[in-house]
Amino acid sequence: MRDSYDFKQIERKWQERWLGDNEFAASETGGKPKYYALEMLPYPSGKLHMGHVRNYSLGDAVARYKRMRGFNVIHPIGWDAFGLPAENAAIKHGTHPEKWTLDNIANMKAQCIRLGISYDWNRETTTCLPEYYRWNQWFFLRMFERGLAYRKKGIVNWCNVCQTVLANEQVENGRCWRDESQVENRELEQWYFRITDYAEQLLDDLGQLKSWPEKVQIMQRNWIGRSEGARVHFPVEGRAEPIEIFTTRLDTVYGATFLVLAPEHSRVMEALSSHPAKESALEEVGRYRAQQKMVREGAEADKLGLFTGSYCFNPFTGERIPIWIANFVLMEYGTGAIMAVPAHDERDYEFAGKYGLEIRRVIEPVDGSDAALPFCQYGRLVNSGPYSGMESADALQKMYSFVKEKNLGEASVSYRLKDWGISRQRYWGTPIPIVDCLDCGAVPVPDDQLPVVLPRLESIKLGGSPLATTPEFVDVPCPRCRRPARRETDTMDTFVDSSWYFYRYCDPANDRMPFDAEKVRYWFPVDQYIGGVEHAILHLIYMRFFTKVMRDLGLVSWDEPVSSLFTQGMVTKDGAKMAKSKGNIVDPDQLVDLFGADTIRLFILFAAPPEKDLDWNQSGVEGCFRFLNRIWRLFSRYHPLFLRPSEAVEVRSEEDRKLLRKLHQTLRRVGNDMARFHMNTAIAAIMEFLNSLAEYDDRATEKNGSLLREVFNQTALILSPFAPHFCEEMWERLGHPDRISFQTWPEADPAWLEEEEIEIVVQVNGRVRGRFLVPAGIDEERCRQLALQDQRIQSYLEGKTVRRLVYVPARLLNIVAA
RNA sequence: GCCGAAGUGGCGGAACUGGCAGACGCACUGGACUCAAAAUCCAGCGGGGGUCACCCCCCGUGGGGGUUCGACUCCCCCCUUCGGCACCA
Repeated sequence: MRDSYDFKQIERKWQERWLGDNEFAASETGGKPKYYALEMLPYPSGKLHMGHVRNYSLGDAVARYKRMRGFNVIHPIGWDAFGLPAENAAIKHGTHPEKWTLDNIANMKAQCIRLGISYDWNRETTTCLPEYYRWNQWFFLRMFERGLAYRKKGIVNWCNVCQTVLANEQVENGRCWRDESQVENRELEQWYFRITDYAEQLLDDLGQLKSWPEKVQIMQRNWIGRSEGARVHFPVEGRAEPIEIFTTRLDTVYGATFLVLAPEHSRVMEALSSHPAKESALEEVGRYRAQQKMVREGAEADKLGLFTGSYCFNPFTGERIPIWIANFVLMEYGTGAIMAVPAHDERDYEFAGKYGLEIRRVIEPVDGSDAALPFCQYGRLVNSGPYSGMESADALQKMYSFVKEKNLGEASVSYRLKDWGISRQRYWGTPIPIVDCLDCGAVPVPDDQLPVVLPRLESIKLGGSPLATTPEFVDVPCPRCRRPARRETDTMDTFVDSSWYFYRYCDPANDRMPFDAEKVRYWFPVDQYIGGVEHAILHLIYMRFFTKVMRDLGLVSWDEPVSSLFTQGMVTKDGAKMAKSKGNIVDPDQLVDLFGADTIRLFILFAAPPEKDLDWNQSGVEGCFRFLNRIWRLFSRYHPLFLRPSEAVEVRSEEDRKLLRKLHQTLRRVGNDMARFHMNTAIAAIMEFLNSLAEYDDRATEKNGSLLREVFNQTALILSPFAPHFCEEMWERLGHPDRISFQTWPEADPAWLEEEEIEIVVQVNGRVRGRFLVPAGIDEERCRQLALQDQRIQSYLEGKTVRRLVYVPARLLNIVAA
């Protein structure tokens, strides 16, 4: 690595200039079109990891490229600064979460600067500061006023490691998304955001997200889980109130031979009242309830149930059917009660088989074939009274009408999506701005008393909500009646913070409102959002929800905040996710020390297409380092030649011509690749160009200073989004007084794109049999003559007659012969 | 089980709408420079074969079929890997 360019000195120099002159500060002025480049804000865990470096290198390449394309670019960054790790670190090491967090931020900010990312640091936002989180509280109050924030008691996901509740989106396969420990269920009173009110819009507006990855849209669609069906009343024997069930297969109702309640259903007690062994039955139901969600909701879980002793009536057949309780019916979905049609539902079939319940076929395949039970597809109805003979789709419509007419229920839609539980029983988060008063109930803290500031605790203990044991925080007068009351001691899920931070970037210092509507109107929507796909159904759905609420509050005028989303792949080492526990962490600081930021950025963009996983490979990094050094060496060697005042590019030799043509071809390729987000091939094209330059260096007898100057000007320009320090330095040494960061992206000159001679491939029956160098403007006729006269081609045609000729201009001629 | 993505040299990966498969980089091999090494530069580098110097032929993009003058690319079936969801009525 001897004789390398002095990246340390160069990178420091340009970082100081960019920062000192605040060169990337954005403002709403100027006639240029705006461009909002955004990367997911990091959690300040202490150090940047390679995933961050990849995220920001990508985002910065986009920001710098767009700036050069004439856009007024905003490229902000901030810190997702509330959260458990800070609190856990505080418990472990006795520091305060705030100190821990702010120290980490300082460190990571320095790392970002060392990477040369072109952020507008004036807009830096830190979510754990009262200036930010007061607006979380403000949004909460607005939602509370509209019934979109509410408190209810229910079964929640409890993580024992985190010592707090988790939202559904934060539980993956029954495990905590953070620490992968088993999640338990507990019954707790919690605050929720009524995201289900927006289920339909969240689904419909996916249609507006044309530049979002298909994959993310599908994940969100599945998560929302819309199903069309009907709610139908089943009259209960000896009771006035019917039980309401939800079904998507009303066409199978004639085969409903029993009804099943979820163990948590409100009618369980009533139904069991006629049970001969009521006590033991209740115990059994209690066991179902106590089953951990993970176990109970797993598809392989045993289906357990019991007959209540009560009966209801199938509203279509009038038949008396038994009411059961079973663990496989979930209270949270639909109405918590189902009609069981064992012949046409796998779960009901299994259950009926186990408990000896009647299985009655009411659907046949349309082709009349004899399908085995359970038959779960649509088909033709049989044994279904007046509906027999109809096909499912038809029968469904008629049955919906019947149900509606007879006041037995109605067509209805159910969603898998549940309300967003935002309460967290921890300290390091936004206090929920509610005071509980014995007389007034849950009273919102008035706007003019915001923020409810998180008290500074001297020591934090694990277990129990830390704020609950802090009397000076808890004991407050009721804002309404002034009598002694208790402050809410839960804090908000940190996903609340990240649901709107990118609005705050547009107006980070506003102390009257979360942001100024005009400023946001100028910058929004986010043009390009870049981050990991792991937030597909977490942050990326919450954020969409928040925007819709903000729209309904009259704060913004659009449905969706982000027009284009890009999800980058992971950075792995030897194929495995980098993790401290695996000891395979690659440290960005060390790499920057060794090779400089430009090399690291270049490699991380070059080594794999951005959407795919990238396996870290040190020799690859060295390759990129070599690439920059090769440019530098040639540049330094040629420097005396092009120091002369700017002069028109002269083309003096065939070598000159070749090089200039390659240059323009490269400009075109890099431009196209950037537009397609293919940074890896853009960089490959520049490397290829360097090879042409080396060839020129080798072959050209006379080196043309005016041409080489042009070559380095353009190379610096197109390489600058990837290796900005390096290119600023070259640009300055090329004699330009201004920054390369704000130059115009070069366009290829069409006159130089065309080759004078092209190679035409000649195939015989689809196999390549010859190549000919021909003048670029050649026509089919000339080409045909040339090919058919060729001895080799003739040898392949011997004894055959030419049947057909396929000619692709400037590419190939295929002779079909037999 | 359902949904989705992807399978190309020793490795990471190219090939925009069907038209020269393997760009670019890594690793490796040989050569130049050097007392030597490193660095650098030049050249080679899918497999097999041929009166393998020049040159030429055959096979080859997970497997099998198909469409087409022509398929990594389009269609059907299968295999493998990864990701998401998973008793949601």
